[in-house]
Amino acid sequence: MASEQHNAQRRTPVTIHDVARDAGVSVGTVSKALNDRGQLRPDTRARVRATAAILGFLPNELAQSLHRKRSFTVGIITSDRFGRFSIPLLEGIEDALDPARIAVFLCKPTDDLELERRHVDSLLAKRVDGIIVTSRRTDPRRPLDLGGASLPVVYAYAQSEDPAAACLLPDDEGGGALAGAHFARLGRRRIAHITGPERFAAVRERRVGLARALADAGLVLDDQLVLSGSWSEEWGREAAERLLDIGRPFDAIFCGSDQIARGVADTLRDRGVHVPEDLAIVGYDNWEIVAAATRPPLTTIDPCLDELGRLAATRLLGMIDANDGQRAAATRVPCRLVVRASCGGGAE
Amino acid sequence: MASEQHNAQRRTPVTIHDVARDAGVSVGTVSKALNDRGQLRPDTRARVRATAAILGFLPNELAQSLHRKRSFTVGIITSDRFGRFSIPLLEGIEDALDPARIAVFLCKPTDDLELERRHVDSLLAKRVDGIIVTSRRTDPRRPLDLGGASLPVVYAYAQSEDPAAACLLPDDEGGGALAGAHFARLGRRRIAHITGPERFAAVRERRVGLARALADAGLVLDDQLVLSGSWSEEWGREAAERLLDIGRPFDAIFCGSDQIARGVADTLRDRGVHVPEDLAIVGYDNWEIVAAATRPPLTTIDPCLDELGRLAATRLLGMIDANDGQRAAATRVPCRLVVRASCGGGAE
DNA sequence: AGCGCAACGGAAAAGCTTTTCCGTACGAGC
DNA sequence: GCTCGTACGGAAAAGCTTTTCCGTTGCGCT
Repeated sequence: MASEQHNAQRRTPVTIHDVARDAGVSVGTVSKALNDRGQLRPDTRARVRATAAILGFLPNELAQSLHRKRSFTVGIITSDRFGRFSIPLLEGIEDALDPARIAVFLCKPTDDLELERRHVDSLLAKRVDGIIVTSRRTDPRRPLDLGGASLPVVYAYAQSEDPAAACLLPDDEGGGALAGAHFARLGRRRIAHITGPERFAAVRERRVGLARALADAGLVLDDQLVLSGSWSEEWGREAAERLLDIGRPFDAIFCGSDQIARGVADTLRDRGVHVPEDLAIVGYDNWEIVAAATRPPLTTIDPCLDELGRLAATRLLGMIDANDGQRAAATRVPCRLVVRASCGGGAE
Repeated sequence: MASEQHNAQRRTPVTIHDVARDAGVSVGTVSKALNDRGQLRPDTRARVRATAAILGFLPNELAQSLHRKRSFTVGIITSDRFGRFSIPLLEGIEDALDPARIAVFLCKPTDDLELERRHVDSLLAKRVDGIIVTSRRTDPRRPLDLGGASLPVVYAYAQSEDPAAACLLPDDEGGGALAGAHFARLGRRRIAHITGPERFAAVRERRVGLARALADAGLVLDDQLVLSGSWSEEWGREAAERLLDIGRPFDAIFCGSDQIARGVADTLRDRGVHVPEDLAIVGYDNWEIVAAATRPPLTTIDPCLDELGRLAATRLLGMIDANDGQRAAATRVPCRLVVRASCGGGAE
């Protein structure tokens, strides 16, 4: 007698047939009642609904999707490990997808193309309605190999070598310009730039933007004051030392990341240089946890990755609904200047 | 004539029927050929396989799942925003699920119970095989409301009020003990503790562990040297100041997070206190990017969240396969001491 | 040459929902 | 009172795969 409840057998979910039986109608009628279609007497509709509620009926979306030829799911593939960039991106994506009642398959990050291929196959087999590709670098990558299938694909914080692909990218040049203009506005004249590896497109673009904004203000970017290294705090410290030691005057530093800026700020502090009085600093990323904890808190460029994610998802939804091919183009999402204390003059 | 290719019509995926037609066999035969079942002549099998490959046939998993009553997907629900903790957890989970060919539905984080309910319904409707609940706090939370359904659920870095639930938690007490033992081994006698808000279970447990390890070494934890505050770098700086000012001697500080430790280290540096010579520091979290950039790099406790994620996923797989109810219990996953430079004596 | 068995492959049902197409029954109008 | 129209709800097909159950073919043996 104990054996019945001993094995907490998993209950099989209630189906539309169960509801039909209990409500004394046919399954078709249940479907109509629940989906507000067909011609049903109000009381029939109500009765069916009540029965469904009592039974806790949840339509099997597998069956629904099979029928509708639309799964209401999308896949996210990332060619790099989860990280600081993926998070706000993911948030933005989910933000836009949630109201559309679309669920997200997350694929384990990999930059192995063979593995990526397998992930794509797996998503295809699940009949996702679309795929979002994200990365940690904005440099062009090989287009996603759909292996003959045709399906909307959006690259978010990633770029495909295929010029016709839908890509959403942060406006790195604009970000650089934002920093340059901010310095100029505050009366800084000689701007240094400590940034990441030259091979990153973002590094080159931000520098271009910075130079452009300075030029617009009648200033020039001194190549001697541009130092490319890695993305680390360590590099920020080292580069700051170097900058101080070459003895060329400068009154502001634009940093390629908040981490670099953090390193820079620490070194300046050690060396008795006052920020922002002697030197203004602008960081990049608006990585709250770093930017806010730095002394002084960092004025920085926010690439608005959450917004980028939202836009990417919205774009994907558009492509799914339109059922048209990838009429597309790369789009740059504007950055935002976040003013804290590291440049002084918070008042815009 | 242009209109045919004008609208890049989405191709409808190739089905098993297409393969059957092209291979000149029935759909049943195709299924058998592809799945290695039934009695088929080797050449038939090969021919079908070749046809399938040419056509790029990918079985519709929706239909498969419908039939098998098993979707090979699991849902992840998190009651807190994506963050530093979710990332390694997710990595671990995917690590364990990927080889089992199980895909993950990621739900937008929320701590709104009503919204959570909706997410669960959505997962249930998708007939996920199980659910993993994660959080950012290890304090007990209300059990996930499955609304009558029965389905394996595992709590990872989260705890259910239901004592029978399967919970995987970091061994915070053990983590505290690890720090205490490390200090004792290095000959430190008077240990301070700067930690997060008292209301966190983790804070209380780590403290207990610390005290226990000290007691084991014949030392006592001086309550005057225990400071609870927030999890921020700012608090680390402030608490370090206070500690230095009260004038009670101490030769080591156990910090509740690497961020706190970072703040502490910065303040000590400002005040001319040498680490590790004058004072040893142990952090918590092994948040690489912070711990490694601190001067000196932080010796810290790694809660091994990736391992925890792996274990959680493995546990869930077990529950799914076993088809038994939640025969479960809370499990503590051991932490790991990561030695860098902030305590000196790297040699174990 | 005929019988039986093994090997092979086809037909059909099941899994669950939606939707189209019909049939029935009722009310209204003549 | 009869017919037509409409409102309601049922039956069945479609969507795609797997699996069970059978039927057929061909071979070997006598």
